[in-house]
Amino acid sequence: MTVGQYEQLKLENQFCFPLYAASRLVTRMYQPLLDDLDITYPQYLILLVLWEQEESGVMELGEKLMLASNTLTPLLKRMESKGIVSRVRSGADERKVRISLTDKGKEMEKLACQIPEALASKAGNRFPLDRILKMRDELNAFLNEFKDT
Amino acid sequence: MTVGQYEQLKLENQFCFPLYAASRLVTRMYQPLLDDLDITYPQYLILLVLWEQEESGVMELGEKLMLASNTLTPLLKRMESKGIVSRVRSGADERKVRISLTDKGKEMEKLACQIPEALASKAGNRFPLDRILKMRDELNAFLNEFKDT
DNA sequence: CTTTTATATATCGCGCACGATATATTCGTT
DNA sequence: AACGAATATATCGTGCGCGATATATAAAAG
Repeated sequence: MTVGQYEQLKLENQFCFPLYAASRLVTRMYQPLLDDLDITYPQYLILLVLWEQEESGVMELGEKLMLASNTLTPLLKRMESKGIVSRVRSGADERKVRISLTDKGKEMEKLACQIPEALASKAGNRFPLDRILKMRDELNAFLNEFKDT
Repeated sequence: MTVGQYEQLKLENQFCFPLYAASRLVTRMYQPLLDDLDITYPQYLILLVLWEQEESGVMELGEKLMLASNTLTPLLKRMESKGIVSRVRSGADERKVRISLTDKGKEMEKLACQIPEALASKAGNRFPLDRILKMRDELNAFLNEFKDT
């Protein structure tokens, strides 16, 4: 059974919409937990990277999070003004800015490590975790295929 | 094999990040096609609803797109100023605003009905369509489970 | 050594998202 | 009829995302 051209324009037949809505929904699920840390969701993503590797350039962050300097620079400046990260021009190459965690930023990992569990238990009661993990893997595969486009 | 608390904070182990990144990526894939219609991606979503049902209140749009009036009102005003939709206070209930398509808005469906195919062919060469559809269904199931939270 | 070219970050403007709140209208109760 | 609660939309402020562009430094070419 084929689907007509106009049928394909129905909201429920789109891939884009559930992706968009689910992304916003999940961000909202994180919000109360991130409020305790006084950070936003994109700021949390930055921290996830820096907790793994302690220091990074702006572009390197951008590659991992698929964000460009026009988003990252203001974001990182807000985090700097909160005392979470430091931004220092590299001595070796004055074009680069080294982003690293302050002590406060490092400390926050201890609080944050409860977040994944809190969410998993909140969500896992209503939607099986294995299906979440399967979606995650499929989305990562999708990203890998199209990230350079 | 269990995953430690800090392991769970790795970017690649998150569900939230690929969702967030894929949503932005797909929006970017739509962009050049939507540019031809001179609309943004959220504006396209509004049109998807109105092409299905011709008229709607703001709240009804909000339920379908999971957006509130603080996002929709400015969005709809921008679409009104472009001549795509009309916004009229309901006579029966002066609180309500009836959103409907202008002739221009209706015409745009004919151009838009090529968009799903264009994307499917662009994406389908690199990522099997059945896996996209499976993700779509899973995301919709996820949304249904959590949309009221 | 100078001129081009590339690289890294920053700036600007606009359109979302969304929490908090305001305004206007209708409904329900007394 | 009067008034408090509920409903529908709008307003405001902040923080993203991102296209376009600017600035500054470094590398490459001549």
